Amino acid sequence: MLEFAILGLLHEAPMHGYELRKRLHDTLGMFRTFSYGSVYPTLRRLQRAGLIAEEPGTATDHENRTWGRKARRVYKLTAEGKERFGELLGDAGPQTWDDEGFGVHLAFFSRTPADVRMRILEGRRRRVEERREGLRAALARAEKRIDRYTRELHRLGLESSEREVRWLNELIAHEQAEQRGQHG
Amino acid sequence: MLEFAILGLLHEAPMHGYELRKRLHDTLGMFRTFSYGSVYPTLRRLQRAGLIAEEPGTATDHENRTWGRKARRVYKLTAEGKERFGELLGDAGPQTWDDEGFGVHLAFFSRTPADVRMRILEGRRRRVEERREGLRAALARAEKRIDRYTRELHRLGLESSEREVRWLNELIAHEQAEQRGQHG
DNA sequence: CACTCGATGTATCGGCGCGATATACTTGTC
DNA sequence: GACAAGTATATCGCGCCGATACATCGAGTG
Repeated sequence: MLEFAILGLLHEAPMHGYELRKRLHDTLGMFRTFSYGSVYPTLRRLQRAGLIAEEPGTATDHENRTWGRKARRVYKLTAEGKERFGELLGDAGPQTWDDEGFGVHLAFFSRTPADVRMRILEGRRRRVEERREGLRAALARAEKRIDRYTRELHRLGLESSEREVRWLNELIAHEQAEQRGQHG
Repeated sequence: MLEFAILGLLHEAPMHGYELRKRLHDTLGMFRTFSYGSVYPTLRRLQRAGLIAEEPGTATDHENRTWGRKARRVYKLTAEGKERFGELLGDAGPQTWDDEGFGVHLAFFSRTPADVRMRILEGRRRRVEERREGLRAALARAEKRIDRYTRELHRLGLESSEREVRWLNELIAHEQAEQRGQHG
């Protein structure tokens, strides 16, 4: 997932780890936030895999100066990296439906093909509906057997699931309207 | 976190890994679900640490029969394990405020001391309020600069934060009423 | 002018939890 | 009598986290 996010951000502009993490933090912000302990190792991994490459210093003196012994490492996408990002954009598998994955994918939704967007939104809706039904069942079944606090938590979860389903329905309706608009 | 959950379930009754995972799945269910790949290694870890111990077969033939070559391994809490669970119940640190930790703690809230309950609920509220303000700021700041889909996601997150804060306020009020009731 | 504090910046380490996978027996069903 | 689904334990690689270390820069304070 972090791979996808980094590739997506580097697709816009070359960047170094610290800035990458900052952007991650306030774009995806509040939904999924990655730590430095994830970002730097992932950058190394992506570099080893040939998806990104370290850029030599082309910036101004100020931008490019060394920091003590450790230089700023600016990365850019390679051709393979762009290809990989394209593949990931086209993916609508189960990992795009869960809480962590969905938010990240949504952040790059405007670059996602319309049909893939639909499949992701519908998959997510199915997923949240399952959760909702599970919670409904738990609340109905339990009633007294279960701890007051757990029941409260289930109630909150149920309401939030219902809300998200409505929210997804609106998004899906909007997508459909847009598609009709393009075809008509 | 899994440590806490396992200790809590074993506090009620001795159990084997498979059942532990199943209970985890439908008690915490839909909020936090742990995989077998987490449960079994954690059981080993807890056993090595002396917090739980394998029970010799005291059950009926049916309950205690071997399965192929692998016997069912039933675990129970040791004295240290009970002590450890008590410590964890008394903890109201930051890890009890985040999404993963909060749900698990709430599942054992009826065994949590009233003052600790209050600190956890208030900590959680602070946490969610921060998230809420962050999202409000992002929505106000962005307006047009930001992607439509990201903005929608932020909107959903904002609503859900607002709901949870209200939910927490109700729980907190209820706690306070209970405390007044006991002291009056 | 010196001091300190917070932001900028890279990096590693131990450890938790996940998903995939292997193995094998039991029970229910057509 | 075959076949699926449920019960049960276990391991492996790996993604990501939190803590920690180190070093510099800019701004504000005394």
